[in-house]
Amino acid sequence: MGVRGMAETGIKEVALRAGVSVGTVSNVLNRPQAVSSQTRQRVLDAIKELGYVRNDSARHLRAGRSRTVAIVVLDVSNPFFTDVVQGAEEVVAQAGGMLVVCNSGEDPARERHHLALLEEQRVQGLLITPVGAGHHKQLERLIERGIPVVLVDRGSGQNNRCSVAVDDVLGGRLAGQHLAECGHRRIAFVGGPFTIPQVADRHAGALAALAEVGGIDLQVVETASLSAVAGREAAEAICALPAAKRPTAIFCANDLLALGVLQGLTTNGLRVPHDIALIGYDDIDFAATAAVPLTSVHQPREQLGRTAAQLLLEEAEDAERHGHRHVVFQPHLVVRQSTVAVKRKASR
Amino acid sequence: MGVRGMAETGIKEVALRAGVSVGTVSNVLNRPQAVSSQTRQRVLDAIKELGYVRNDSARHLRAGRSRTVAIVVLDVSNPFFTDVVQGAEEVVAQAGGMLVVCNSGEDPARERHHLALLEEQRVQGLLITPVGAGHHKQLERLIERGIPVVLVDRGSGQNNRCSVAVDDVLGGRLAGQHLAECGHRRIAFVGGPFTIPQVADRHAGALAALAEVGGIDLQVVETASLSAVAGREAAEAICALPAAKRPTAIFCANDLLALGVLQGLTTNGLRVPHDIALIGYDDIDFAATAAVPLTSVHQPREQLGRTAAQLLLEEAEDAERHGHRHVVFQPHLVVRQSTVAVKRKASR
DNA sequence: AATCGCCTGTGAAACGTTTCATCGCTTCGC
DNA sequence: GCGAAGCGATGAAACGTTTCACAGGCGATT
Repeated sequence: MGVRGMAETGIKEVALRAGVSVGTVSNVLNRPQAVSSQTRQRVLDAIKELGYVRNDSARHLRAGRSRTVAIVVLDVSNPFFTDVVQGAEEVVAQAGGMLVVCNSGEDPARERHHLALLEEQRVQGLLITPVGAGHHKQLERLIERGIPVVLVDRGSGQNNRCSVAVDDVLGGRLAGQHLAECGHRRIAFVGGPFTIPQVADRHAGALAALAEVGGIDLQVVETASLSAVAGREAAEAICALPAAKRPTAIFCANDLLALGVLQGLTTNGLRVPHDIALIGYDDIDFAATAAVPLTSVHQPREQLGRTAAQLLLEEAEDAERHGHRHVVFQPHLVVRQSTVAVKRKASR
Repeated sequence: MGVRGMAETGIKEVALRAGVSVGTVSNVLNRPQAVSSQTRQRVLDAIKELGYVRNDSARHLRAGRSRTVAIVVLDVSNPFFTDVVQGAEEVVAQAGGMLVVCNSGEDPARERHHLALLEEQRVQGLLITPVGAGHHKQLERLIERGIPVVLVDRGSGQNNRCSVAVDDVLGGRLAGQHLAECGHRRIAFVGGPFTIPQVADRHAGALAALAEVGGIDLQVVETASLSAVAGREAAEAICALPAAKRPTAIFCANDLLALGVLQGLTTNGLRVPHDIALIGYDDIDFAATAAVPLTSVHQPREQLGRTAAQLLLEEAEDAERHGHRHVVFQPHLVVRQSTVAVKRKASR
């Protein structure tokens, strides 16, 4: 029992036990209807008795194609990505496949390493939010090799792959409009680095919306990352401003940042939304459960993942008939108490 | 280019191009020192020119052993688990391997499905927080088959596998002691379902600590899950109590719950910690960034993952010499404002 | 009665590696 | 000048599947 080096019990042993050929065993596994119910039962019994488990490596070596799909995300700790993952997983699992999650942590080296291994594994396909702009050689190689790639949360002008994304300019615009409508005239944008397309787009959207209204000042507080810690630092900087120059509203490039800002403001005795209104982006679950529930721009995160996986599987199934598509979802605004104070228990 | 069905460029083509045998190419890849630097260079050139990428399936079929490690977690959305994953990934990546993350979502069926696929893949090893008690046949089978399994965040009496966990009874005790020392005499425990070992242990620990002090009432508010939503519901129930019966402190079985409770209390006009003190468990990052920073029982999450991965790799390297171990970490208390009000800007 | 087609089942080839016994050649020691 | 030893490279076997051309058996159609 459990002796090291013991021969794997393979299809061959099963065949021997059931008194059939290996081909028949394979048929039982892959096209059960092609074998008489009698022998089929005999084979199944043998499989159970021997505790046989199919060897995926051999199967895929022969088939030349795997049933696993990989998703490479920028940050597994960010609830935005975990939700995208859940959406993708749902679709892949339903198709009988397996989704493996890889974390690049925004580090190009780790991303390269993962991609190299995934290429060696000949994965069925790849969902990825690339660290950089996403034009690197490695991705091109995968595509040339015939491995479908879908860009997630990154628009793409390229025509050799699909992409799914959310309109970040529109999202920024929604946020800007909302703050303008609330009467704010001095607003800060907190986010960075601006090399991240999402950050730049959200800022551009807000800027455009405010320009249409006119007479509104949008100052930028650039951060080094999109984390809560960075948010707290930004809040400190803002609190240090003389009250007359201090913005009356803050638009954060994502919710982690907004949560940090919220804490920073509270620590410094500023109340949200009374003293400063605050709006985030992503509408992660923690936005709603924050002590001051956060107004945020909602992105269909699970759907992003689902759609990406669907496009991928479609291409994997039949690359000939598949036409590459670029799906862009619309975000929408979710208004909560961080921008609009509620009358406490007034209605009851 | 990119024509479907085109033959893979394999080790054979490389050998042809470099004018050597396949064995030599393999040697260049696996023991470079065993081949003259001259031929080695020729082979490497050929590899680059042809864009050759090793086929992992074939490699593992031959080797009988894979370089991927899998981790199956209960909930990828829970920051506790994402941190454990990061710790494990760090160790596995350093060893040149690859960590794949699978999500069971607390669903036994999904867990079974994942385990079945992982078994077919002959993964090098498995880190898992099982959905149930963790005695199922499937895990035993993997172990019999010679695949190392390490239980994560679940103690284990079994002697055929390693486990890493944190002492939940001690954690509960720390929380109970702290609240008692703060002078609370009417305390509520919010958590559930009690079939989850962690929940039961944390409650038991708190109970024991309070019994030692004596004269303290610990009522239980059982929840259906460990989510923020469940926490809000529990808070509603508590707020509905007459003030005289209402607890003056709440111990939540994890931070998600505590964040929900915090929001629920705030919504109902109760201030934390002035009206009710609140303590969570896990010390996830969001605990510190909540508007009222949460006192919480800290668990060494990344280290949990790192240690689990190390034990696994050790066993995978040399199963003979490996002795199974059960590592138990000690949690510690992190006191923040949710249990102890700070004098606002008093010291400056 | 010969032929055809269908249904089951067979056995060998192939997938791309790694490993290992072997071989030719050079160098060394005596 | 001859055997031993060492070095580099070779080629075939093996890993466990899937696939495919084919064979045998049998009932139905001419």
